[in-house]
Amino acid sequence: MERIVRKYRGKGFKLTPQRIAILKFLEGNTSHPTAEDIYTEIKKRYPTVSFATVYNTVQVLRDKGELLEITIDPARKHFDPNPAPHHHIMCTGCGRIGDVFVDYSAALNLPDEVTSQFTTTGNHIDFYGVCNACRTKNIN
Amino acid sequence: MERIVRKYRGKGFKLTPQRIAILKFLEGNTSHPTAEDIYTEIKKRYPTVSFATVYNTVQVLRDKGELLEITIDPARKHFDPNPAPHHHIMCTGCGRIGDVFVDYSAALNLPDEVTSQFTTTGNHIDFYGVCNACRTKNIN
DNA sequence: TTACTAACTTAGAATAATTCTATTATAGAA
DNA sequence: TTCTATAATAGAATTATTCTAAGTTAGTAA
Ligand SMILES: [Mn+2]
Ligand SMILES: [Mn+2]
Ligand SMILES: [Zn+2]
Ligand SMILES: [Zn+2]
Repeated sequence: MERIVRKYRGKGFKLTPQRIAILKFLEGNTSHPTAEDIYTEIKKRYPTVSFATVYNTVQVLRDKGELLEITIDPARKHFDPNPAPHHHIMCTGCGRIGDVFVDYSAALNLPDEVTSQFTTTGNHIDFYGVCNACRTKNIN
Repeated sequence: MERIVRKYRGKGFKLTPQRIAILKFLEGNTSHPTAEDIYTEIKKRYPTVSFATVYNTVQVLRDKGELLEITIDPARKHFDPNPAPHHHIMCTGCGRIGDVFVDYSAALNLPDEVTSQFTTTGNHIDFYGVCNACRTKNIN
């Protein structure tokens, strides 16, 4: 089949129909879905799919570095099929999560009291804000 | 009694013994405890204290702007009695969370494709790293 | 002081996200 | 085609957090 199958074939990763459906759903998806979002979508074509399959698949993808786990939402995890380092902005009204493709690393110098305690390996910025739809709604 | 009681008296906030114990535990605490950490500590003096009291109290403090909820750890929430804007660094080995008291806001300019979609209200940076204790341990 | 009551505490149930387990099925290799 | 390691599934288990209903109390005001 298509690109996705080519991309994952022969990587010690069995390409089952459920996995292909999950990979297709995630491919290029910038909505930062939750496990339930993925489950609900895959269930349309595979009505017997289980949450375990969703969680197992995202875990494998995470271990392969193909997917990131986003912690910006205190209520649940969101997943991001774009493993390139980037940041996020969440609407405090509706929870929508947008991408911020800027590398701020050069500006994020840590003070000595931190560098003396930690060897830094990465960073991720959570921005908070209000999306246009929610702002419009609140102008009652 | 002491500072804490003075600070919270007469703010539409009943000062029960359990709450005073929680406030005392949190006062100046930079360990970013979880609800369970707080519960375990308070239980020493109040063996019948419940998780509901811990969660209710941190929720009230959060609503009053006296406490922050930290999302850096995907497994559970951590609480921070320092409501001043600051950032965090978590050790990927042991989970220890340290403070980063630097305001990077001036450097965190967002691109137009984001500002056209969101009105930004805040930011929080998660730094990741390895603490000295864990680094030493890994030099086997 | 005393009495009152809104606010609080508690045990335990409920909910919700995530993980685990045992069984059955199958992708991919030989 | 056969084989087997790996995966899918249903459902139970676990864990974090919230809710509920009943009893208690801090703080107010007479
Ligand atoms: Mn993203
Ligand atoms: Mn802090
Ligand atoms: Zn919104
Ligand atoms: Zn550590």
